[in-house]
Amino acid sequence: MSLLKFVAVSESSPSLQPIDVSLTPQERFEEYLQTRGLRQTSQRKTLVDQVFSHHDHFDADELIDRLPRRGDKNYVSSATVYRTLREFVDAGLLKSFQLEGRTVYEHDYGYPQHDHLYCTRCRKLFEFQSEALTKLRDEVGSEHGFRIAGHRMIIHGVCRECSKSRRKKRKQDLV
Amino acid sequence: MSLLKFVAVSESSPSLQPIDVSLTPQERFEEYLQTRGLRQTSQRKTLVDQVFSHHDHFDADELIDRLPRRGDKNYVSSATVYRTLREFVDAGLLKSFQLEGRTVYEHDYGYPQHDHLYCTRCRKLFEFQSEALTKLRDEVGSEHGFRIAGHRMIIHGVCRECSKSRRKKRKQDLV
DNA sequence: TTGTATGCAAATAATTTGCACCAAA
DNA sequence: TTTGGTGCAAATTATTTGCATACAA
Repeated sequence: MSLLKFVAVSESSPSLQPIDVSLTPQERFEEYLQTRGLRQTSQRKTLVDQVFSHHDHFDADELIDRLPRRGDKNYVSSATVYRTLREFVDAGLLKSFQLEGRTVYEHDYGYPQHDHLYCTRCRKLFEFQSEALTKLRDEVGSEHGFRIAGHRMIIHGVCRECSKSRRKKRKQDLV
Repeated sequence: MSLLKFVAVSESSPSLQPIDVSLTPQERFEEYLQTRGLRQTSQRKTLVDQVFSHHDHFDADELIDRLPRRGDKNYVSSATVYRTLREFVDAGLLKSFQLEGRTVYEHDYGYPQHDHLYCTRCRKLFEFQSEALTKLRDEVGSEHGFRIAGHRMIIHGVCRECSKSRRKKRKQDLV
């Protein structure tokens, strides 16, 4: 079994380096299903393929928008989308978290641990890695006698691009 | 105007030290209402009093449970509870964040900036302060050209108490 | 065959909103 | 008086669930 790199293509800002993994997400999910006596269905295939076709953050609604419509080939009902997203999380393929009320999903399998910067203007999520943060988290945890399972850190603010366009807009407003 | 300490009583674990503030939350809210031409009503009074009667984390439902029932004196409809909680956040009295789907509120006015440890077993939130975390956040932000507005960090794990009782339970299970 | 998976529609759950009536200022 | 506030019930939104049917193993 060859070690292959699962390439997560990111159309927007360059994200973090993918991790070498021995299975594609598709293969990993098949493995997950088999070990639990669950079935491989066309719907699950459609969803794995769509979700791992590119690297970004999304919610259930956005995913449904990208899938074939009712009546079209490979249509998947939204009930199944919700059910399958939960399976992806259970299988360790995806992580989910809450942001402004909505449930956001992102790749976990084949992707390094990281945290987020959230631009409240354009609502984009940016990723960053910080060993210092993890270390700090571990220290805080042991100070409080916590057995740590993980953490979630989101920095809120306005991104570089939005700061620029805001400045531009202001100048224009004066004209 | 005397400088007074708004004492946030915590029944459970000792929390952080309250900050000296010149107005009580009640007074602060009155000020907020007046500067916007909004009115002081019995419902708003009931809610400020209840919310700041002790220091803890709560959601809308828990707050409603602690208030008088329909038909009783000082009853407040849940629509008004939701509307007022949003005002408290706008007024800077409360902060809110999402945790496992629910919207959690906590004191902000008269209370220092802090982050949370969340025990996934007993579902309690513990608070901690870390200057290093804020510093790290600022560094990450400026590296990415972010104008930072704030952050939210939650460490997930199992607290000391729950780790103990888990051990106990296991021993008992063997009897 | 046999039990899991799916689609559909109904059920939930947490909020929000429209509107007639109430009440601060 | 005048305009914002409240309660109630209906509307929303996101998600889950019951159930009859379809299909993978």
